[in-house]
Amino acid sequence: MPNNPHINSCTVSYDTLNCFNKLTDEELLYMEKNRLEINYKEDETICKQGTFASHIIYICKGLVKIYVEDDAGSLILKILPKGNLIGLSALYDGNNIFPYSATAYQDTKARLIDIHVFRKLLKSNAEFASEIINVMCENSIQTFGRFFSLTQKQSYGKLADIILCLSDRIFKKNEFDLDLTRKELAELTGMSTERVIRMLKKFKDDKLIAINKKTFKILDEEKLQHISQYG
Amino acid sequence: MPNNPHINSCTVSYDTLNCFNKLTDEELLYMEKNRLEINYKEDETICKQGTFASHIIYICKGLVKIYVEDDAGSLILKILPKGNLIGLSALYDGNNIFPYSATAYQDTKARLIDIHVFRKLLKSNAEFASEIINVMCENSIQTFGRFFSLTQKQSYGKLADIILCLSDRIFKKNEFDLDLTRKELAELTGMSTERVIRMLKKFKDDKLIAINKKTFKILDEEKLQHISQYG
DNA sequence: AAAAAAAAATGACTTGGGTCATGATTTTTT
DNA sequence: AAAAAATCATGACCCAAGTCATTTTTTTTT
Repeated sequence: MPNNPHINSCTVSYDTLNCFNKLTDEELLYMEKNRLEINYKEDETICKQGTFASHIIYICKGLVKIYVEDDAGSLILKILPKGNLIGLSALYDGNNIFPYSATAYQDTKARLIDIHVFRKLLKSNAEFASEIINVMCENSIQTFGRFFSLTQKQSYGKLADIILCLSDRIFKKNEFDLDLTRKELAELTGMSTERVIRMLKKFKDDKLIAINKKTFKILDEEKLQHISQYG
Repeated sequence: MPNNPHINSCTVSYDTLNCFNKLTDEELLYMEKNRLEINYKEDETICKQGTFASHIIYICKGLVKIYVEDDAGSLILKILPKGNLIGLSALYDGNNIFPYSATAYQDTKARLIDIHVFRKLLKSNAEFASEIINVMCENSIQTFGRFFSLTQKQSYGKLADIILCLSDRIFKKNEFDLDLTRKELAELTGMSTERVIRMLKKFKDDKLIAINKKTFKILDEEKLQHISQYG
């Protein structure tokens, strides 16, 4: 994985807005004319697994959870900050169905681009399509990382992983206000809430992190990296 | 997930050879001139995680295991029969590195397409790029399914899942010669070999499957489906 | 500011599935 | 066809992580 010494479950950093630079003025105008801008409140559903994907969704602001559900359980595939697209997986011909649900962790602003328009642009502008392929590559590599992390690492490794991910990729600081509950953090690591609480205490006792109310601070990034990799 | 009542870890069915129909004669010729045909023996490495991806690999014949490795362990991302492409994830600009390894489960014949040629075709032919996007969509949905299966289902569900996958998608019959060892089957389900052996016995005792040497036969597909979904 | 509700914490107990040891088969090598 | 090496199979034991019950703290509502 690029720039990363080991496999982790980080989200992507790429801002997909760049893709749209490849469109001609005419195409941009065409797209602009066929898009909506929508605001979602915290916990609101942005798209629902199994429903018809009428739009590709660009996240302008906020933080979104992408997950799949079934009788067997529920799995968070990724969390996406602004600059990402939701629904690319629904693009393929003959499908048009969201393979996952998305809900807003925070108040979120999104642009909805008509999927037919999007597909038309792909079919007419190879440069644009190439950029979307880039994005999809990054997405898939990121999914592999999270897949690996959740299936191969032990609990401490998974937790260290997600904390580093939040710090490095989502909030981009060592100290950040985590407005996720312990329960949400547990969901994100695929573990029970109690387990996460106990581990956070351990990390605190070991001076790897400091927690003050909702404020997380990473004290020993190196050690966390090590735990993420070997623990 | 299309045509599927519940999430599973099946491989894709799409034959990517279709993509190349979108190329002009000239482009096809250009590609043909820049490809190699290589045979791999069982267990041979086709590509290695972390190495430079000089080619996109089309599987003409055989069966391939795609996996990632790290200090923390090893994870099979997917198994690919003929008609699939290896290395699409390495396409994105600035990367060019295989994010996974591939080895042949059986003797395999592959066509290696120069990655620069491939990328050039993507940038010049939007129809072709669109088809590749289709393939990538299917791939990502399939990965989500396997991700879900391995993280959310219990052992019997995972095993039922993989047996159905082999039957429905790989061998396309109810009865097939499985030239995978119990150990490989265990790897594929992310469990210990002993666990798999015990579960197979249970499935046999319960008359869900019959095993004669290497020949597997599915006796009660419906029940297996049920176990895959709820078990 | 009091009451209600939600979230965080902690201890006790359970369990799914891994590990290890050993023996029986099957496959491969010589 | 005998020997060696894998693989398959089974029992005994263990442990990481889940579940459940209860208490404390924080947040939200009235």
